[in-house]
Parts: sequence; structure tokens; C-alpha cells
Amino acid sequence: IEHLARLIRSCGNARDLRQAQRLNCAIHGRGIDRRHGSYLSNLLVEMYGKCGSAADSFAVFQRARDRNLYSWNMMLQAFAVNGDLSSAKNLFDRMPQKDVVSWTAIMAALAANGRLNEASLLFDSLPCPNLVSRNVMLAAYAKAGHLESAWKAFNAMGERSVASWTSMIQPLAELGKVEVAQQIYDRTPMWNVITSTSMLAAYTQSGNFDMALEAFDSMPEINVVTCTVMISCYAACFQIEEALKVFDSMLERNVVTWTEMVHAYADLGHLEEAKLLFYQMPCWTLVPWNVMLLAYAMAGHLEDAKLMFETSPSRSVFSWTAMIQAYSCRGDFAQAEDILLCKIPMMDVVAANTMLATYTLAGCTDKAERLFETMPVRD
RNA sequence: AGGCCUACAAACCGU
Repeated sequence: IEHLARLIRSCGNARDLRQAQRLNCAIHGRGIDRRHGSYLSNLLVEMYGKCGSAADSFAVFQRARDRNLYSWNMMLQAFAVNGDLSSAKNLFDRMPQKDVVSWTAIMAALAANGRLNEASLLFDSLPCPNLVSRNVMLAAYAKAGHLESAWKAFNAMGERSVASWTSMIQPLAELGKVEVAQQIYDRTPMWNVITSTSMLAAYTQSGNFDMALEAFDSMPEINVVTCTVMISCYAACFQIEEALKVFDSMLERNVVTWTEMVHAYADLGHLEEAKLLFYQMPCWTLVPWNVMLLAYAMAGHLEDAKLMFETSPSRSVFSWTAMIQAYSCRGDFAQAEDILLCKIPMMDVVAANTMLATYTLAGCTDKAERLFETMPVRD
């Protein structure tokens, strides 16, 4: 049974939906999940959530014979991480009991969807906040760039964990304050591989590639994320050979690692290599599809872009925006605008701005103005 | 009865 549990967990961690479905069939088909209380069904609910399918999670949840607080919290989390806040709230309201984990999961989901105020209000109403719920709020402030509030929350904490310290690093780098991030990193009383990888990412994202290399060389412990960051670091300084060296030397790779390598090839203009690697991926998320789609779009390969769009398992606003670019690059403004105004099921400000920029750059001021007037969202 | 499995920090996509 522990063997099965391990299999389920590793499948969730690999984000491999196909494998998840196979496992679920094998387990449920033999009725194994019915014989072990809520343990296995809980793990299956979690697995599907991680693989991006809240619907499959819910199916398992509903057919489960025994449900405990863990089951409800895992289902809640499955909805939350997949961006289905309304289902999460619905479930939350129907929970027979709730604990601080349930509240914290909702808070984190609100914050992740840009609803910081609601998260903050919820936090203030928590009957008994703990270290994790405080960390969630802290990280939410930090990521939103509300450094004052973040520091206030940080300083108010009676007890801190590695996560509390690590949460302060990344946002500083994003605001161009790498030195401050480094000062915190140097002063941290506790750190682990995540902390040092955050610092590495901070250097990479701020363009301090030499610092990144130095940091990497002196890291006492690395993992798959660390190496993936190094691939993006080498890609950012146009060292495709070095990026590939890291990729080839990795003992463990996940879907992000693969995506990053495909992205590196695509970004540096090696479309054929990108394509080869893309089709070799052991499993996909939507991101690599969009990476390939955009690469083709920007290279003017409209037919290839269309093919990616049509064959991808699903489409997000990223995919649609890439198609706007694909048509724009070919000068087919009518098709591009048709996508924006008629076809996108989820238009946002970036998609609209993309079209606007196309018109502006092409000197079609009249069309740009007309579009601007009718844009449902502006920034 | 208790334990196990759930919430927090690092890497990938569009103007």
C-alpha cells in the first residue's frame, strides 16, 4: 500500500495526467481504494489536482466512501491551485468542519489571483493563525511588491521559518533591489536549498549572470529546480551550449526543465532543435505548447503556429495572444483583430494592448484610436 | 486512542 502511495505521489509531482489516469484506473478498477479508508482516495484527489485536473479530483472525491478533513482540504486545494476559486469557495461553505489549513488554502488562492485585499481581510478574521498562515500573508505582500506590509508582517512574527526568510528574497530582486536581497540572504539565520536557489534566480532575473554563476558554484546543495534556473541563466546570456550541458548532466528532469530547454532553443533562434526536444518531452503542460506556438508566430511561420494552436490540448489567453502575434507578423491585421474581438473567450488587457501596439507600429493611427475607444479593458 | 496523507518560500508562456 505504501508502494502504491509512493507511485501516486510521484505521479502528481511529475504532473503527468496520462499516467495519473492509468494509475487511477488500475487502483479503482480493482477496488483497492475502497479498502483503505480515505488514505488512497485522498492521495488520488491530490494527484489529479497537481496534474491540473480538478474535475478528475472531484470525481474521485465524490465516489470516495470515507471522507475526512484531509479529503476536504485536498479537494479544496485542487480547486484552488487550478484557479477555480468559485468551486473552492462553494466547497469551503459546504465543509462539515474546517481548520486553519482550509482557511489558509483559501487565503493563498485569493492572493494568487490578485485578490490581496480579500486575503488580508480573511487573515484578520482567522480564529487561530499559525506560522504557515502568517507566511502566506507575508509572501502575498512581498510578491505584490508591498514591501512595507511585508516587513511589517515579518517583524510582527514571533516565530519565523525558512519560508518566512525566503519569501523576502525574490520580490526584492524583481524590484531591482538585488543588493537588498543579498543582504537578507547573508543575514538569514536559516536557509536551505530553496533559499539559495531563490538567490540564484534573483541574480538571473536581474541580469547579474556572473553573480549567478558564482553563487551556483558555491552552493552546498542543488536540486532539479536549481539546475533548471541555471539553464535559463545560460539561455539569458546566449550560452546555448552551456545550457545544454546542464540539461544533459541532470539526473532528474521535470516538465519545467524540459520546457526551459525548449524555450532556450526557441529564444535563441534554434527552432528545429526546439521542435525536436518538444516532441521528445515525456509529458506536457500547456506552457511548452505556448512556447512553441509563440516561437513560430514570431518567426513568421504562420502554418506551424496554427498547427500548434489547433493540436494543443487546451488554449489559454497566452495561446490566443500568440495567434494575434502570428497574424500581425504576417500583416494580416484583420484576422488578428477578429481573434481579439470575436474569438478570444478570455480577452485581457495584454491581448488588447498587443493589437494596439501592432496598429501603432504599423502607423495605422486611425485603427489604433478606434480600437482604443472600444477596448473593454485598458491600463 | 494515536500516527500517516492536506495549507506557506525557489525555476517555464503573451503587450
